[in-house]
Amino acid sequence: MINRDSQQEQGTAERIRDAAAALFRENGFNGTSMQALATAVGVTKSSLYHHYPSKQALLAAIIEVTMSRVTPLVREIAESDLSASLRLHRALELHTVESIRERDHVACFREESRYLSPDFMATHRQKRDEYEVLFRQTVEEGIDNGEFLAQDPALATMALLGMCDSVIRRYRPAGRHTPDEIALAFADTALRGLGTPAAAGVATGEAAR
Amino acid sequence: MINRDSQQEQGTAERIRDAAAALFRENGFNGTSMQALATAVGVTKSSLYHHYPSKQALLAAIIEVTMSRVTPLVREIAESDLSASLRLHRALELHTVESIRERDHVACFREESRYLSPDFMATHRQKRDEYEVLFRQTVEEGIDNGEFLAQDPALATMALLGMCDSVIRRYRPAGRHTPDEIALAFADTALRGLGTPAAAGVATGEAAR
DNA sequence: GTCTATAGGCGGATAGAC
DNA sequence: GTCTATCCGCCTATAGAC
Repeated sequence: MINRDSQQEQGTAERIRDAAAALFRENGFNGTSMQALATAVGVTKSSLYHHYPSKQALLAAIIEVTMSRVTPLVREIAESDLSASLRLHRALELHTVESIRERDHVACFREESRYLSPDFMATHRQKRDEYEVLFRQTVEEGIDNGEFLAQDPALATMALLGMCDSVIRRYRPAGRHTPDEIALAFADTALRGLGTPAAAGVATGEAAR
Repeated sequence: MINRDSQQEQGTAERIRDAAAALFRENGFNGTSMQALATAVGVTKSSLYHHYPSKQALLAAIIEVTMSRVTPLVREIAESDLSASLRLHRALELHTVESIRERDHVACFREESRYLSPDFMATHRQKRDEYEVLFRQTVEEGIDNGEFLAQDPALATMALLGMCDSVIRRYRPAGRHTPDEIALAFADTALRGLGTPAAAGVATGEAAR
């Protein structure tokens, strides 16, 4: 689980994407100029346009790459044979830990995607909905089979994802907790938040380990 | 509690602020030009500079006005004599309902404040911390007196505020729920998320009414 | 695949008349 | 308090040499 061994030999397109993600997160999409990006990468502005046809396409690529990596991982959990509580707990834990570790890219997804032009936006919205429905379905299942309290599943899913997404801005590397600890605490809080009609300590992180 | 009767006779400075808040939320601070704002208000660019010395100062004013209105309301709840559970529940409910009703202004506070220049930012950070500490202290108190499970109060507060803040982007006026319903559901979820060592249904929204 | 040079427009902000 | 006119810099993007 070491962070990408192949970083030593990273293509220019990838280096541009990573630098752009960091700058977009830090200064916003509209607050980042192609000149500033070029300087950060160590090339000229023109070179950027050799790898990406436009600033918009670059943002779309950043979002697409991370979505394509994480969605299958969440899908595998969501479609496994575990209880809804356990699946949701693990999916939220994964979601949160990825949001911290890859927060530059995830910030582009959650905060900067709104600046995509209509054509890029259409594709993005579709993938985003595919991703979020994995969580919502699990919540619905848990409500239907009595693992969670009766409640609006859309509203509950919105609340839980919103909670976990907040780490993008609120997490500080200098803080007292590791990403894994934070993800566990958030997933525990989320599961408790859904409520368990049977008061047994079902599927808290501690019970699951 | 009707929404500002005096809206009929609103000064130009206020009209500029409201239009700017809406545009900043929709297109971002850096995605909104002073020309676009002037057009929206129905004046020329130059007139804007008669009321606000810079675009930065305008953003700072938008944030300041809403903060100054909501903070005392939360403070009153946080410093009341109720149990920590009830105080937190009511404070989160207020926070959430205001985030929905005044989402243009709150979005400027939560999402666009990062574009403030250092001097404006210093003031902003101070007021933001004063606001959030009201929630954190209540969480701490509830943990200390056994109303909530033992946990890191900073982390828990971050999670709950992050959850409630998500309505800024995820709330849709066309949805099935009123702002009050959403705020109640979120506050209930938040309180459950903190956990109650004594399993009694303490301070859920239903119990509190 | 990277560079220099430049197009062409829009950005925030100001001067000064009325 | 609102206007017209304007400054000047930076923006995305392109042309074309090496």
